[in-house]
Amino acid sequence: MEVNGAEVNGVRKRETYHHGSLREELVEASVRLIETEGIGAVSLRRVAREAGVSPGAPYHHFADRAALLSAIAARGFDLLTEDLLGAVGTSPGTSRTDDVVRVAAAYVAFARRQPGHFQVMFRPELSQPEKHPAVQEAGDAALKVLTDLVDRLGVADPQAVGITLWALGHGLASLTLDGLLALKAEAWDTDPDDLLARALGQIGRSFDVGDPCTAAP
Amino acid sequence: MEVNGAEVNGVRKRETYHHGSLREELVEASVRLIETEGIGAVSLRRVAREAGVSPGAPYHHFADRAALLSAIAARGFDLLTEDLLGAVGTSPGTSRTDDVVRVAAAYVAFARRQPGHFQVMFRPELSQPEKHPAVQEAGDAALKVLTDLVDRLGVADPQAVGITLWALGHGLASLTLDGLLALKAEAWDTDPDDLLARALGQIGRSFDVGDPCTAAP
DNA sequence: CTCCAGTCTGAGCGGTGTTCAGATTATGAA
DNA sequence: TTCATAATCTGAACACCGCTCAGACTGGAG
Repeated sequence: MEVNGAEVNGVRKRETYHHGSLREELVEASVRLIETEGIGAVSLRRVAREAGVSPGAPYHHFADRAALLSAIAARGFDLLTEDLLGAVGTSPGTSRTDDVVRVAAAYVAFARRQPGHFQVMFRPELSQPEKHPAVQEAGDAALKVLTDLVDRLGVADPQAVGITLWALGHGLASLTLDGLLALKAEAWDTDPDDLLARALGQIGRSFDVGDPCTAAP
Repeated sequence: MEVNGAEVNGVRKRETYHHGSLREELVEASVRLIETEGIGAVSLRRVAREAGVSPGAPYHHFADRAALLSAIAARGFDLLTEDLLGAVGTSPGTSRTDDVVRVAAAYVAFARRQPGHFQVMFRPELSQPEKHPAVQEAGDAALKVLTDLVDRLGVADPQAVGITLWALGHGLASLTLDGLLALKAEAWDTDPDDLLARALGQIGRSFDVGDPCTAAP
């Protein structure tokens, strides 16, 4: 960023009255705050301070706090969709079930790489999707990558398998981000990344079912 | 409830100076508030008002807001453990994989029956488990039901399967509670409960793997 | 009965979301 | 170019929040 303004005595100062790109900077400052101090630290006043702007300024770009968080959530779903699309479709020689594992792994990897976005994406009480339909649309697009993949899998009940895959990726990502997986790995005296990899491998084997005994080796 | 005091003009009045069972009533009022107005409505002041007590009173029972939410989370894990234990072990004639489906179903059912508790249980930034180890212990006890079940399943990698089962139950519960499952069911023009049941059935079939071709019919 | 520890009150501090009148600046039409 | 209008930003204001604390109250041990 640094479009306009400089750090002076811990407070940002601007030369111009108008900020120039306040909307983007508010989003970036929020994501940064979530990652470093947790979502509780994200207040519009704090974010405004971070951007070197008065407490009322953000309200010209976001109707309220929920609108800011909604924007972050929607952007997060867009990024997730990109990642999921990148995971499927590549490596054309591999099987569909490998795609499933790659997609699940991409889901978890996204949560770890963009924790700031992820922590807001599945908090309806924060982002209020009923007031901000863009979040729902972006979320649907991400889910569509999963359902499309499952459709091509040729299973008996694509809807059920799609939901299952989603739940699996989401649950794994949540447990990872909440530190519960790392906690369990410590209790079991094993490496968290290894445990995660083994769980993902388990998913692949699980999704071979349907007609498991006729599957090619 | 109604141990002491009565609703007068929208505000609770007490006859005695001491409340009698303030701690319990604060917890119950909080859970009620989460279920009706969302977790954002739970402030110590509001909960105190709800119990007909001054703003400072709760601090004699809970060190801070996180301590109150921790108590709710810990209680929630206890209830979840009970439910999971009830799901496994019953119906002695059925198979282990049936147990898996029943446990996963119990997990989701718990989230739907106790949404107030569930919404707090997996929010480390709210309940601050590092400051309140009781939450972690209660959570470990719940997870142990899953890992014990998986151990008796005789799979190759019990840890990975245990994590997978946890993630699946948790993901399914989260998506259900966030309304995303219902949303998807509407888009697919199907019944949410039916979709959930089908996904749970999918889980059962998935967990038959390990050596699926040698499994007894 | 006395005393004390635990409970509750109510004021107070700094921070928060949100609103609003007014100051400042960008934009585009004449 | 000029100039009106729209967009942006300021800073004060209100109500609410978490949390602290001195003091009022009371149940129960001795």
